[in-house]
Amino acid sequence: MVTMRDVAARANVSIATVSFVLNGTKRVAPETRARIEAAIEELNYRRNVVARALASSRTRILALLHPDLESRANATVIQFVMGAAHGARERGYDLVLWPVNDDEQMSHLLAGGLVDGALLMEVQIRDSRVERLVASGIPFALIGRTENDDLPYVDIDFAATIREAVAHLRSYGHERIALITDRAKDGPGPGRIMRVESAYRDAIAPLGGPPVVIAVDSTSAGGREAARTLCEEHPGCTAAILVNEGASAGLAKGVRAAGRTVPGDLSIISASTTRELGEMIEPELTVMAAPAAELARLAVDAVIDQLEGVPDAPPRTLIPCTLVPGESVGPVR
Amino acid sequence: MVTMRDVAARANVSIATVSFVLNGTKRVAPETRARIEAAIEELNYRRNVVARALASSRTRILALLHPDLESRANATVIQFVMGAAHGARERGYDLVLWPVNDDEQMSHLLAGGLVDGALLMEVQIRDSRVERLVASGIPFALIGRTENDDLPYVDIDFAATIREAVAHLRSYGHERIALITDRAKDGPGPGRIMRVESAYRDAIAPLGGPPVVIAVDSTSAGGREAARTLCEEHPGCTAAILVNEGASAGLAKGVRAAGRTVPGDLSIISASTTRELGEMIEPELTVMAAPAAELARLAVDAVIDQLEGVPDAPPRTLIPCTLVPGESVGPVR
DNA sequence: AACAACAAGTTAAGCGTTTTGCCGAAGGTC
DNA sequence: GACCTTCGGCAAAACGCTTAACTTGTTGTT
Repeated sequence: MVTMRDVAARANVSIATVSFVLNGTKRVAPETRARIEAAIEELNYRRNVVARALASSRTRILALLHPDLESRANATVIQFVMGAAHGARERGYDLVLWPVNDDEQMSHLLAGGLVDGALLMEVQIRDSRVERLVASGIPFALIGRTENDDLPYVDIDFAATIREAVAHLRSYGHERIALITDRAKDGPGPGRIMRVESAYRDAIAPLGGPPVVIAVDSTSAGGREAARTLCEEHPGCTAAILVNEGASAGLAKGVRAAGRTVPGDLSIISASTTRELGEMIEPELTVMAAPAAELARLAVDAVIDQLEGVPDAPPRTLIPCTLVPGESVGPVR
Repeated sequence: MVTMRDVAARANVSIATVSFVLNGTKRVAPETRARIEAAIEELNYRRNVVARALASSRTRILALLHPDLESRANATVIQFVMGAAHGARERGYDLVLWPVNDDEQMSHLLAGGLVDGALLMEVQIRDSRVERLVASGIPFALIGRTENDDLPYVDIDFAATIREAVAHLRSYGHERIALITDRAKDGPGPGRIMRVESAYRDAIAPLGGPPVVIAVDSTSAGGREAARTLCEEHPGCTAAILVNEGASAGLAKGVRAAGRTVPGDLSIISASTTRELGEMIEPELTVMAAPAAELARLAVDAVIDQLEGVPDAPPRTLIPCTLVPGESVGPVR
């Protein structure tokens, strides 16, 4: 292995000078710099990131803390993960994946000193992991929000998203609009659901009708269940907004299985998902695409800004989903 | 930060002894051990992984090298990624995500000494990244195979998968079976496609009919294109095997758009994808689920076994997809 | 001419572990 | 009693880098 010592010897300088050139931390005479750069080139030297980390006590590694996503792995998740990896790399950081289900284990990992910062996914309103994270003293960003809005977070702007979905449906004449959410225990969690629900209630308030909220599992079966409930118990509804990625396909199927058509009898918007998902379904679903990659980058940037002491970096950001029209929204009959 | 020095002081031993207890590398008298363990507990000490890595020249970090997956992010990919993260964690390793599109950058990263081993995703038959990887001297496992079958790899057993798909269709009386593959440039690559095609030819040879192979983009549009081609140019085909996750939904839609029914006029099996995908589509697709998580674990284990010198670990493994019957396969009319 | 200020390097002390080699005491063997 | 092992433990040298403090010239100011 070629070390800084070798480079220094070849360029006839001390290793400190090599370090200064490499990091740009102190000025070095042009010709000396050139000699060093030549030596680096000739020896094909790369500085050892582990030694650097130990000496500078900065590993330049970020952790992505996430619950077990092996099972309910939706398309948004991978966009998020990849977005974070890219964002980190672009700023010279590495991203490690830390599946954690257990707070104790999480604290252990954080105490190991491997990472400089962390992103916490799938945050719940009350989340003991957040307390651990705060206690660890490591800079972080939350994906989603807790009770305490003062912590750095990024999140989907559900209020704006739902507002836009409702507006879109209203522009087609819909006035009885149902909301279908997630009831899964390990799902997006009560925090998100609460926010979505209250945004929904606010948005449909001007319409005067009673709110219709149906919570089902985030599966195809859940979607079909929602369809049944909707058709049988709320036949007056002419449109539905889904905030339940996994149930989207099931809803469309279930509605048709009940002898109704989409969008003839029921218009559907699936919020907080991907355009690809919309395309898969028959009819092609109108979708509000989740800004997963953008959120991930923002979160990464927020953490790195904290680490690098960027002054007043904006750590609290909300981004709405973007409407991708499909064929599942039509005029009310 | 509490270090080994603190623990040693408190337990009245040298730091070497603490290290021996922590790693179990040398015997230590029971009462000394107890004193040390007590001190660790009381001080809530965790050993610094960076210092450990530098001293032992083993970082216990694995890299997951993958091309840019931000765009075509399918469900299989995330299962793979999460499976790898879990597998690594269970053996005390960390997994870093390394999006690499450029060989040069990859070599740089590998030379940094951050990782002990690597997994390379989306391997092509001829893959310059593999050469770089071999040149780096770092233990690795490939996901997919190159020309050179001697390198450690894990892969889907396409031959067995296709055989089983054909057998399943034949059991329903089908004899004219088409294959729909991927033509995307950044897709699974010619290696995989070639293998799939030849497995297909072998499997349908006993049927006597001409092989029908259609390559389309891995998108809904691609699927519809395949449907058109199939209906117009190969009306004799009564069944199709897809090895193109993204096109699955489009195929089903396209077939119905052409006025034909699934499985009445055309039976469909989508191979190398997830059960969840099958559930989304109408009708519920019969699927051959890719063993993504298992493959990831195998790959991780293979690399770690190499690192830890496990004798004759089996580095070359193929696993077939498993059949998940849906409603898209029926008897031939 | 005296002194400050600065530029360009060097020296050396860490960073928190692992690991080799060494030492003294206790026990065994003849 | 002399000798050899084994056991339990310690001291200290790495590992490859960063960085504070220091040295030595050079330039500028008055």
